Amino acid sequence: MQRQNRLGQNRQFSYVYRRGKKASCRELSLLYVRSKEKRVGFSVSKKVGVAVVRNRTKRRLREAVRPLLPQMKSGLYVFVARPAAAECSFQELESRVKYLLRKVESLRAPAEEHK
RNA sequence: UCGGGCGGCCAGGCGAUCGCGCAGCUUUUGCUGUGAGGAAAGUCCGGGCAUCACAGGGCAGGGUGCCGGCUAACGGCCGGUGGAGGCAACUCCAAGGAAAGUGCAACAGAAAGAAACCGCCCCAUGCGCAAGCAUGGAGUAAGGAUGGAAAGGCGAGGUAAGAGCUCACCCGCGCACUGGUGACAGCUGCGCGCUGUAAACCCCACCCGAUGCAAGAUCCGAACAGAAGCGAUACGGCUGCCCGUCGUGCUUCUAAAGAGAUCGCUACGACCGUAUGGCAACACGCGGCCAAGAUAGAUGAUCGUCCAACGACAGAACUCGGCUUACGACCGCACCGACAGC
RNA sequence: UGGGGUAUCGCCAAGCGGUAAGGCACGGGACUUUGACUCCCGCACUCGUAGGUUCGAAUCCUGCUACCCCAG
Repeated sequence: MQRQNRLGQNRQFSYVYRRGKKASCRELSLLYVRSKEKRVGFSVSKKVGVAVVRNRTKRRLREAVRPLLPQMKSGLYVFVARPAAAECSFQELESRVKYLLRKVESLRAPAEEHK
């Protein structure tokens, strides 16, 4: 994922936490704010597990979001992992991510997207 | 063969597609190289480095604690001494001082540093034919009961009964002697017989300035205004207190208070081989080989294949030496024990 | 990254070397026509865990584990 598509700075995260629309399932939460830019951030707290588990969860989330990036509407996204996410396989996470993106209605139909 | 003891090594490999951090080259798009650990962990010690303070001293405070060596240093390592465990190989040990002083030792028990409850023995008086009993006095630590611990152990002599009271042997402590750098060991001589606890206070010896890379340095931008008070005191630093010393004008109110960038940032210390010294830790010489450096934080996804196995424990954040803890598999030993065979 | 604290019954907790207080809750009984109140009785063999010191450890020492808090 390119740096321009990442969410940096704590203040950007706080902004999304304050203004964002929220969608949740058992493993993940998603916060979304409309914006000109398209940036994605990930938050995995210590409740999820030790450093190895947190890093793995974050990597899997990044990898799950990356192919969907062109189809997503521009805006600021924050994915928050909940403790159940540590047990998930990559495929499960991928389907959860898609589900949440549809829930906030930010995922365009793949047909609309033209490279 | 089984069970143990000690030591060592590895940390999934290869290929394909997509993707990430850093560096270089290109230039606007890619290419090449490279990219977590033995514990990166816990943060329990000790160095480096940085800032502040250096005129130090005293009292507090903290740490270490058998001896010798190694090390930049250590609470680490090596080799010994003593003790404990084990049939053994071997392993483990905060292992100075209880005769400087204070405290504590519940319950039990007569008594917990000095002791007479029962008992034993003697004397006197009374009763009784006697055996003996009662009362009083004196002696006694051999026996009883309690306890974690009861005043060195055991045997003999001795005695009214007893007692290191005396003697032999053993144990322990101190001094002298011998060996050893030393802890200590040895045996002889002399003297003595002292409860335990210092991971209770404490004493003795040695060591310790504070804070930590979010340390700290540089740059850009913004701001840099006003009022009052104090005046040789005030404030701040030197871990706490006292002395002392150093620095600065200081303090309060109102107003304004910000987001960054760069450096620090990783290659000069590990590792491998080898010569020399040393039992060893280690020292020293020569040769070789190593290049993560992010700043919401880089290693993943899918497939194939080897494989018993998705692989165990687990993710760098200034850095190094240790310690501790977590954990998968493998190998070696002219190391030990048991059983069987030759 | 650095620093500090806590862990004792189901819950809140006292205890600081000598047999683990107390309250709530819970169980049984009494009182009452019944319930509540009240009264009586009961309720901690590993004091988070593993070792050590001591005659004796929840307490002292050491190593772990979990949780909470503070600074930036």
